[in-house]
Amino acid sequence: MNGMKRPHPSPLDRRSGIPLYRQIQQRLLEQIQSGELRQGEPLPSIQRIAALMGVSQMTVRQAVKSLCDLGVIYSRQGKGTFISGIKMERDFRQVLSFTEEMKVRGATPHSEVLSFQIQMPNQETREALGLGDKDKVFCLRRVRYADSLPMGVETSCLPVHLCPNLMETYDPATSLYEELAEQYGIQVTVTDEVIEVGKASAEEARLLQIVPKSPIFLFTRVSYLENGMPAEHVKSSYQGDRYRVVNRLMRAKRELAISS
Amino acid sequence: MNGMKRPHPSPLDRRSGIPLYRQIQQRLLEQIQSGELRQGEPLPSIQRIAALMGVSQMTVRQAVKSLCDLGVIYSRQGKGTFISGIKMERDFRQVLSFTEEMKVRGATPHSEVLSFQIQMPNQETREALGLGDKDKVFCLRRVRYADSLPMGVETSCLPVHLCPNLMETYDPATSLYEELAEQYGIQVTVTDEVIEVGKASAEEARLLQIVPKSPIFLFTRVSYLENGMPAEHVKSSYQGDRYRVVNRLMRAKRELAISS
DNA sequence: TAGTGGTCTAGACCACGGC
DNA sequence: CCGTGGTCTAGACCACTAC
Repeated sequence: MNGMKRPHPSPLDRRSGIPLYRQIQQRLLEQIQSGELRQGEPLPSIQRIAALMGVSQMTVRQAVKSLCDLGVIYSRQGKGTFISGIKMERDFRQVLSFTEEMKVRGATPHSEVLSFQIQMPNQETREALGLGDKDKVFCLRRVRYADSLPMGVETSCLPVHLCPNLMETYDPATSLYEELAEQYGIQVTVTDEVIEVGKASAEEARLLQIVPKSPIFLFTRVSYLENGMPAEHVKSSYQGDRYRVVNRLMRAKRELAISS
Repeated sequence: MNGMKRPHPSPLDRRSGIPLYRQIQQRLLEQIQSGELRQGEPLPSIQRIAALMGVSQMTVRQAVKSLCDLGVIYSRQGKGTFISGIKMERDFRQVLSFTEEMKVRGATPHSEVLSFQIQMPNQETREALGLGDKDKVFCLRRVRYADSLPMGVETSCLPVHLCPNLMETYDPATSLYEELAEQYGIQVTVTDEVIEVGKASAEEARLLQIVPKSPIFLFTRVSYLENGMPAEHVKSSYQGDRYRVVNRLMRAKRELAISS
């Protein structure tokens, strides 16, 4: 099935319910990742793909555009579309819960719950979540472990009105994001994050089993739902010896004037 | 000009050379950012916008899609398209040079050049840049200042074959990225970055005017051109007191199966 | 049933690159 | 000149939501 250029690939499935452009997208991606198409080489032209697949050019463009956005190919007007050779890694950071992040890294996560209660938010949390004077929050403080090694201390606050029965239904040793998705249909889509460095306090050192004043990461995160509502405010300390942050930064396609 | 809903907006300019979908995109964005449309409110339907603007639905969809990708609006099949309320900030991290980053933050950057020479790369750099045994690199070591305060020490290596005349044409106290863009037409589009924490060495402490063993950021970056060619390997140390990292993470639209 | 967004078509014209 | 990608049209049908 692999390796040979097929002048007549198996036809697309028009009854599968999967949009044609997704099927095309998927095929192109497989050809790229399998090495059938190599870095710098051109894709067949859009016209050619359209004829080959038996779809209109617009449909092919939709597929090609999405792969351009991912960075795996790039188009040059008048020349063609080329394989970028930029790899799609799995481990660049997305909006991920600790649980998801550790699984992606191949480690086994677990948590030790230090406290879990409903309380009044402090001012920083109230402002971050846009709460009123009387709004309360769930506050969950945990030590996070990867393969039984303590990685960080994390304090997470959520508005009570977002998930009113959390105290009854949620086992705080498990993944919070899974609970939110399954019980409340809540999906975090954006997280704003500030990373700073600091020294471990006596308490942090004890919980993380490191020497006091060791360098640590300090994270401050605010997560938002699709409609822009703030859903979670997190402050956490991760130890510097065992934790690292891996980012992929893309040059913004400055298509839009951003008026201050 | 502002605040009133106009049933008949000024027509699009079909002769400007600016694509219609960009003009629509820009208008919608202005209406959102000006507060004319508020968080949670629906946009006019795509049919309505198309009729209003005198363009086809596909053109409107192209504009709407791009704003969805940015996260400022979101669409729900059968219901409509809504304002997310998620702000487009200017200061989330992109692929930015130190110079660009500081200007965005409103600070004045400058650099003290510690060394600038052609040399053999160490093994880490050779591997990061995919170089052969005989390939040499430009190596530029600088202290970076913001408003005359030392922020970090940065060592940047570039393959000689990428920009062969750099030693002659480039003033190493200025922006490297600007030089690459202007003299060689080179554009960095992707940067992979690893962030770790550490303690300032004696030399770092001296250069950064901080006490030794202060917590610092350690960055390792590899930047790529659009065609996937590695262009730069950077190791840098930024002091923890004055530097912070601000990220916006988006939940990946897992439209694509990632094999392996 | 009516309105919405999502997909798709079969063309068209343009701008650009290379020959 | 031709082939390329980029934009655009005027429809079509579908799936979904709300009433």
